[in-house]
Amino acid sequence: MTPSLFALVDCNNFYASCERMFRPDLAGRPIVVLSNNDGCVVARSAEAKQLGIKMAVPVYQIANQLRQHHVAVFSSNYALYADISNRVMTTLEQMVPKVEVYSIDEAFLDLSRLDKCIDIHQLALDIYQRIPQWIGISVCVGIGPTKTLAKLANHAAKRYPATRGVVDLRDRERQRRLMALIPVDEVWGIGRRLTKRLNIMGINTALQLADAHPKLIRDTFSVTVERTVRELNGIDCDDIQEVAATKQQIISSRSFGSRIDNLEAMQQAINEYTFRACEKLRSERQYAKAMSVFVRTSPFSDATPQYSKSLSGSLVRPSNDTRDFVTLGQSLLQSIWREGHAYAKAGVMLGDFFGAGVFQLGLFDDVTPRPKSKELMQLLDKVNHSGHGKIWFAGQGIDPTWGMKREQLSPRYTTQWAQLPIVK
DNA sequence: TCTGGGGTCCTAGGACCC
DNA sequence: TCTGGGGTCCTAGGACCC
Repeated sequence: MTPSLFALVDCNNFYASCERMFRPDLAGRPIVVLSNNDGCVVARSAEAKQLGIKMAVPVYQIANQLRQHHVAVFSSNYALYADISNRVMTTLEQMVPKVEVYSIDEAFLDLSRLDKCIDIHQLALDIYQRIPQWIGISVCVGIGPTKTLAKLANHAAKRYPATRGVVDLRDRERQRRLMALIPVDEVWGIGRRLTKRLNIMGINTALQLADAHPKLIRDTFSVTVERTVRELNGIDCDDIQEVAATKQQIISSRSFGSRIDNLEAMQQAINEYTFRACEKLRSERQYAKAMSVFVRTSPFSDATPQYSKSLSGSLVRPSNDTRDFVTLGQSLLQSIWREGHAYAKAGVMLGDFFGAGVFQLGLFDDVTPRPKSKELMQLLDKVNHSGHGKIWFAGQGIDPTWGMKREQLSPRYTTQWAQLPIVK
């Protein structure tokens, strides 16, 4: 068996870099990009990081700092980021045969066997130079015998400028020297809670975790953490997934722009989320049988009583007709709705998926499919994607007050003709 | 006043069945 | 009367990722 070899290519400050691509006037100025509802910071340019602005900090807590340092603030513009991401991924796919798009701003490359015929280090340098040249976004490249080590290598490439954007961790001694320097919480798969518990056990660095006994780790934590230990030791537990796995659930949920306290508004919100979830379901060419609905108050307001409830239900047969899920969703909402709370967030989840034509009806199930369901849903999706107006259900409400805040949105430079940047 | 959204995987506990 | 143990399904929750 050929030993495996991976590279991780990760864009630098991706959302902030996308915003700056079209605003050369912002060169050198700190940039932050905000989450939905303009709630908290989800991306920072290098300058913003230097100001000490932390990831995920609520905006209102740093409002003064943003003003004082003249920080450029953007609402997140996913249409723009997705388009730039596609260009980066396409370029990588032209350079390497097997690419796994892991998230909007990073991809794993399968280099196994490739190292027999090409110079891996040169390939990494080519990627490092070509992506900024062609797309306008800078990247770092990490190389290692497992995904976890490639991640770690990438982390080092970002942290230490002397590496000039490429770190190659094929050598075991190099792996150990680096791991000794890296705190355990920087390891992929080790988050805040696990770090706390590992620290109590005296495990503080990546190397100490690598040297821990896998069996002990499994018994104390879980198989997931055990796998991480093995990966740190160069044992590959996670192959490249070139084709995105079929989704197992679809979630549509939002915090409200302002709190909801009446049933009618909540019914509209649930209908809206149901509508979006079904759109996604059809774009995945799937049919769902299960649905759950949840509502909750804000976990951050400790003065008022908290309420959080979810409930699942099931259709008799899988469907992707929005009307079926609107009916089910509303009845689930009825059961969990409690008057007298200031609701901050709600959502719907679809699950238990079937491909077209897979599901067998029970012998005595008496359900006639809706006539023309497919045609109607296709028409709905077509109109709504055409850019010429929208069709929606009356139950979604018109111009709801609880809708999302996006006050700092940049233009859709690359995906709407009317918003193309102008070169003077 | 103001704290994201969309995913995955794993585990524990209760109900129910044989 | 025998009240054990294993399997499955469901729900809820924890933890992680970007």
